[in-house]
Amino acid sequence: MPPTNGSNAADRPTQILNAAIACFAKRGFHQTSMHDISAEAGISVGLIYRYFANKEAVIAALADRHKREIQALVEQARLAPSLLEAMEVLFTAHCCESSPKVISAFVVDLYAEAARNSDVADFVRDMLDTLLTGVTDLIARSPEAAQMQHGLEPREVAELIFAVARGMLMRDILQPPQMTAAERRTRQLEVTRRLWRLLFENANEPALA
Amino acid sequence: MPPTNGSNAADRPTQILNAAIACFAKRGFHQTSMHDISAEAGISVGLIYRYFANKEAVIAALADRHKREIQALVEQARLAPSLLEAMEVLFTAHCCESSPKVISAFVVDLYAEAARNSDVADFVRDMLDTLLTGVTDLIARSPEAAQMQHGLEPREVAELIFAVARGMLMRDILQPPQMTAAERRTRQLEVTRRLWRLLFENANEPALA
Amino acid sequence: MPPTNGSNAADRPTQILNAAIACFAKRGFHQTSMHDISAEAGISVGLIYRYFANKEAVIAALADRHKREIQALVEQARLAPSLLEAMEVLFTAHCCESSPKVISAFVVDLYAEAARNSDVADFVRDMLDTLLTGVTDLIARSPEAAQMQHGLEPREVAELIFAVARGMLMRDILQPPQMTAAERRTRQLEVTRRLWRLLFENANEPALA
Amino acid sequence: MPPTNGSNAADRPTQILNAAIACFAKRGFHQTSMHDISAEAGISVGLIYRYFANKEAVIAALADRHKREIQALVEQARLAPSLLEAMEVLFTAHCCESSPKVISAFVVDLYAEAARNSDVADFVRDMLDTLLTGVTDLIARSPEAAQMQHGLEPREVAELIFAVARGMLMRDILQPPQMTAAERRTRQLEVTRRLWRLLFENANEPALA
DNA sequence: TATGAATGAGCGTTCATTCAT
DNA sequence: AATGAATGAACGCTCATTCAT
Repeated sequence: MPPTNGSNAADRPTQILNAAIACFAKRGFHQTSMHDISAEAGISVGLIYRYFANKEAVIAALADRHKREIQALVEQARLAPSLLEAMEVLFTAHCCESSPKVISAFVVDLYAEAARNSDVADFVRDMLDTLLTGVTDLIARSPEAAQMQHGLEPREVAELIFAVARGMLMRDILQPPQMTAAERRTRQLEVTRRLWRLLFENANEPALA
Repeated sequence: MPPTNGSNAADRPTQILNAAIACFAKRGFHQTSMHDISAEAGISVGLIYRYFANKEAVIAALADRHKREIQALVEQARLAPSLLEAMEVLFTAHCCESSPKVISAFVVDLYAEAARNSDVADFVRDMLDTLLTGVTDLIARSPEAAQMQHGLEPREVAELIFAVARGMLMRDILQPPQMTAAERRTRQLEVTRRLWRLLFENANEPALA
Repeated sequence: MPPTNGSNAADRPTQILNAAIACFAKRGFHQTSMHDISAEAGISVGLIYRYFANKEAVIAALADRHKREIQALVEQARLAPSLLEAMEVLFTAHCCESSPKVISAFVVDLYAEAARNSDVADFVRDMLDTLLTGVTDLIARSPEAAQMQHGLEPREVAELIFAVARGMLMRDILQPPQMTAAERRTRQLEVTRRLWRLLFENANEPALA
Repeated sequence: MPPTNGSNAADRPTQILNAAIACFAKRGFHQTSMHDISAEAGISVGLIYRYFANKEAVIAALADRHKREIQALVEQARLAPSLLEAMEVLFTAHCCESSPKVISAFVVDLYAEAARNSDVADFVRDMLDTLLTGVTDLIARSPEAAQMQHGLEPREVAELIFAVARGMLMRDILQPPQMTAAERRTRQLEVTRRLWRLLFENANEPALA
């Protein structure tokens, strides 16, 4: 009686998407064959086509799911008790072991794909806009924002935060594979706090000194 | 008197690499066929194999060249009259129209490749280390560093700068293709100055006010 | 009281064959998938296999039905008040709009299939023999035959008539699709009468002149 | 030193087309795989694609070649010393053993294809028009035409001749495979002469009687 | 040095057929 | 009687790589 098993035959599309993201993370979109996905999922190739029109549709579905996860992440961040904690939620989501989560390699592949395929570019741009808007709002409404002395608009701060996030996500890729998700998470938290201090605190510290 | 003409038949490897990076930027590593490269270079497929063992070797050679260009960029940045100008050199190198320079899509592809191929990962890590060390040194020796009040070590500042740089490089990919290199460069300069103010100036400005 | 309603669920085989011939006429045997047939019939794929062993069996059953229709056509022609009218019945049967009748594309496909499958060839040969014998008999017993001056045996005349019939059936395929069944029928009648004059009248006409 | 060997590597396109028509005649367009063709030609699959864009292009090239053979046949018929001999040339061309000639099964497949693909239909219609025009002209200029008493226009006679030709070509398919080309040719000549008598002589014979 | 014909494994995709329900 | 999920061999086609010239 496997209830929440992500690979359960009862939800083939999810099972296929989980297998697909595992393969894409390991080998990238274009080096992953439909056979790779079917083998990872433990099903036949033909079965994938019962649920997805073609390989592109698998990628699109995965991108859609990623977008929904991202939106959920923003909602979750909104509930955080402080802006710092909200940022920590957003910044460490991709430091995870398991498949149905945001994975660095997948996102970098998505950007690489966006460089040649304008449909993908539109999609990623839209996804990024959702994130930016969410975080801009988060900042604008936070008490810390009032104390910012660097003169940047909330949107500009959000852009800077996401530039760092993307940059760290790429950095993540270079970590030796034996590094655990926990270690990567720790590293990421350090960066977040460093950025935090820069954006929201350093104008105050002289006052305290 | 070596012929430095990039497209000269006398320097086949360079001619091939120029063709390759043009193709890779347009279509990515794995969607670019050896025929694509030979056609772009105006030579036959077989000739590529006289100079490069296989497709991977072409990518590796291109990565090597990229590394040398990056090193040259650091040297160039070192000669800049101020740290801000040095950063502007480093941050706008990828906003260029033509082939033998840093190209966003190529770099993102390189990171994507690093995610699956540990040789590539080692290479990119090494390249990044070169850059980081160069810039750390640049910061440590700059007069501005003495005035920094945010408590970050020069290496940490360098890491932050490159995180933003990588993040902006990914952002660059999403810009509509009709945006010119000049426009993208302007955008990039804005970010650099914003980051600059954050890292080196904002603690001072209240003092001046 | 057997339900003769062609599309009634109570007569699955007929329903399936009707769907099949519609598909075959539209796309040909080998471009028609079992799914196409099941969709056209509004049933599931599996159900076809309850009534027919495989796709070939569907074709064979359709060929059988076609043979029975052809035999009925010969019987009908036999009842015609004159030989000319009998010929007109035989020659215009394939100029029809709807499914369960003689369809040009299906017959040409059947001959094409006969070229590679000797079972099909035997079947078609047998079907043709039935037709030829029937028409030979028709001619031999007609009053017009006595006046023929071209010296051909009734069987030879029948062969010639069917050669023209097959030839016109192929011609029919080339007609633009917007041509209606009625128009094609008119065209076919012209040919029939022309052939008629040639076979049975032209020796007489000078005498009448 | 194979000089005129139709399968010589020196003329790959011809070699491929010869292999293709052999396969198409044996199995039909849609049951013939590219592998079948490459095996028949004794080359690899990939090589076919050096000379033909895809399977359709192979069929199109074959159709084109067929059209040119047909045109040559009409020219050849024009040179025949009498109209009867011209008709014999036209009617017996498809009774041949070897590949690069008109083959009944191929033509019937072409018509079957024309039924679903309007490009093919246009092509076949054009080919038929060439033939009809050529033969109409042949008839109009022949001395026998003057004596025709059946009242048919040369174009109508030509249409009738080709209807019979197509009909006999379909008949040809049903002949047992052990029947030699020579036997089929003999059969075909009989039909031609029978038709000849009908069209051009029977008005005269009473006069001779 | 340079060509491009040739190979064949592997890709994305389809579909006849089976079978648990 | 009826469904449609599931299989997997086979299709059309591509491309990295080799090699005779």
